[in-house]
Amino acid sequence: MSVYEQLAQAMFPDIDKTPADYETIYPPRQLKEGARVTRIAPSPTGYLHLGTFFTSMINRLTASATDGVFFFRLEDTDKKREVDGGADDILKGMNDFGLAIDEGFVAPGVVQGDYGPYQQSKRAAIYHAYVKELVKNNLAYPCFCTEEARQISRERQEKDKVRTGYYGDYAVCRGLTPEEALQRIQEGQPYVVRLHSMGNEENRIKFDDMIKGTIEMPENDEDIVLLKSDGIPTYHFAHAVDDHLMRTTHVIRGDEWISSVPKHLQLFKTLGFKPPKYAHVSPIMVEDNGNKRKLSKRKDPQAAMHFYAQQGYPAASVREYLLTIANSDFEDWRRANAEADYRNFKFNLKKMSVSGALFDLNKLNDVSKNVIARMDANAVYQEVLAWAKEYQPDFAALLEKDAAYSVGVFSIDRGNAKPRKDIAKWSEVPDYIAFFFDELYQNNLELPENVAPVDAAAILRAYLTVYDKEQDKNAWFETVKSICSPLGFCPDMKQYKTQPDAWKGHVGDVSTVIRIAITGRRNTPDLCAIMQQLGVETVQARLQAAITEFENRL
RNA sequence: GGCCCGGUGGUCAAGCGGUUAAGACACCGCCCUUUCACGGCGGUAACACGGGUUCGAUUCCCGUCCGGGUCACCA
Repeated sequence: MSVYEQLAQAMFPDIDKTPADYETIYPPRQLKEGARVTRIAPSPTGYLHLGTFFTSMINRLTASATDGVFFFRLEDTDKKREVDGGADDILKGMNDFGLAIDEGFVAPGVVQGDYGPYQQSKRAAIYHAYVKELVKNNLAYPCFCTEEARQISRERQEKDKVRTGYYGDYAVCRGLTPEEALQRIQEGQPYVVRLHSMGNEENRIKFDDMIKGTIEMPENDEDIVLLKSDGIPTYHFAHAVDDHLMRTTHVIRGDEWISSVPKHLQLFKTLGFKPPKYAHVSPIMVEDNGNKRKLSKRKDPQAAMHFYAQQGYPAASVREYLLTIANSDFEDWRRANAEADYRNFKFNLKKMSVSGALFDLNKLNDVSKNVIARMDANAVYQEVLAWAKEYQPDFAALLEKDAAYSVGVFSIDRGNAKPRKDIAKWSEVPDYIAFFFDELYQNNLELPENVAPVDAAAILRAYLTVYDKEQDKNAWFETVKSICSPLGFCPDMKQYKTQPDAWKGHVGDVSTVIRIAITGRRNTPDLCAIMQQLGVETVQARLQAAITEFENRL
C-alpha cells in the first residue's frame, strides 16, 4: 500500500465504497435526446427569496421545454446559518406559487426520485468516497492550518498587494509529506481537506455561459477546501459531486457564482466528470439612493415571497411578472395567447438579459391587473377567499356567509369583452367592495360641489318613485334621464355642453348623486348592476337614508 | 485593489454596420362614456463620454467614466 493510500485510509477508515460504485448506483438518466436536467439547490438559511424563485422558474421552464427533469436539492452544509423550518418554507413557497418540482424535495417533507439523498447533510459517505480517492492519487491533501493562521496569511497578502488565497508558496500544507500528514492525523489534529490544484494562474480558460456568452478567466490555482474540518463538503465540492451523480445537464444559478466557474471546471476535470453547461442569471435589483443593488432580505420586504402572498398577489401574477423580466417577448406572447398555460411559452435562456433588472412594482401591478381581469368571478371569489382566510378572517367570514352573493359581486363588469382592470392584489378587495356589505358599508354622503343638498334630495325622491329593479342597463339609464328635466338638469350631455348655464347640471350629476347615495363613492363600476346586486330593500333603504340626511342639511 | 460582467427614454426592453431607434409599464393630452376602469388615438422622453476602423457607427476596436458581481473551513 502506498503512503498516499495509507493516508487516505487513515482519513476515511470507514469508507469502503469507491467512486466506481457510485457510478453504477446512479447511472445516466434514460431521457430523450436533448432533454435537460436542471435543479435548484437552495440552502435553508431563511425564507424563500424572490431571486431563488426567479431562478427556479428559469430552471423549471428550461427542463419543461425539453421534456427534461427539474429537481430540488437541499444544500444544508452550513449548520451555523441554518434556520429552523427554512427548507419547508422554501418548499411551501414553491408549491404556493405554482412551481412544480419533478424530483428531490417536491413539497415539505416529501422526497422522491432515484438520485438521492437530495439533502447534502445525508450524503457524507458519498463525498468522502470521492475525497478518499483524490487523496490516494495525491490530488487532495489534509491541511492543518487554523482559521487564525489563514486570517494572518490573508492579511499578509493584502499588505504585500498580492492575490489572496491558498496557492503556490502560501499553500503551506501542500508541502507536507504524506508521512508528516499521516502522523498529524494520527495525533488527532483537526484538518480540512484541500484540492491539490494543478492549475496555473497564467493560463486562460474559456467557457460558454448560455446567458452571458463566452467568458475568459485565469485558471484556478487555489487549493480550495473540499471538506471542512467537520467533514462536511463546501459548496464547490458538493456541486461537482452532486450535479455529476444526479446527472444535471444544465446548471442555472445566480451570477454571483460566475467567478467560481474556474474552480468548478477544475473540480469536474480532476474528478473525471463531464462538466455541465452553465447559465448565470442576473439578480433582480432594487434602486437605493440612486444606485442599484441586489434585493436584500433585510431591507426590502419585496425580496420575500411571503410579501406577495400577504399582499394577495395571485401566484400567476408573480410568475408572469417574472417571466416578463426573464424573456421580454413573453408579454407579446401572452397578448396573443391570453388563456394558454405559461409553460407553453417558448422560453429561451439566450433571450435573457445579461444585466440585472430593477424591480418594478408598477409593472407587477399592471401584469397582475391583467391576470385578474382574465379570471372568472368564481375564480376571483375562491382566490380572495383563500387570501382572506389567511390574512383577514373576518372578511373571509363575510364572503362565505352568502357565497352566491359574493360571486355576484365579483361578476360585475367581468367576463365581457372589456373586463375591468382595477384590482392588482387581493388586499385591495375589502375596501373596494365594502359597500356591498352592510357590515362594512359606511357613507358620509359627500356631494360634489356643484350639487346642493336640496337638489340632491329632490333627485333621490324623484328617482325613488321610478326605481324599477327589473330594468337592464339601458332602461335604467333612460329612467335616470327621465327625472332630469323636471328638476332642472339636462338629460343629454352634448346638449348640456352647448349651453351649460341653462341648467343646474346634467345627467352625469344626477347619476353621481344616486351613486353616492347608494355606494358612498363617486367612482364605481356600473351602477345599474350594483343596484341589482344589492337588491330592492337595500337600495330603497339607502336612498331613503340619503334623502333624510340631505333634507337635514337644508 | 485584482479578476470577471455590463451601460439604449423614469423602469423593463427590441436592435447584430445604413431604421423616421420597436414595444410594454409609468406620465400627459384627446376621444368614447352616467362616474371610474376598460378601449381607441396622440404626446413628452434614450443609444454614458472620448478616440479610432469604415463611404457610413447605437451596432466593431481601444481608452475613460459609471454601475454590478466576486475575492471564506457561506452558499
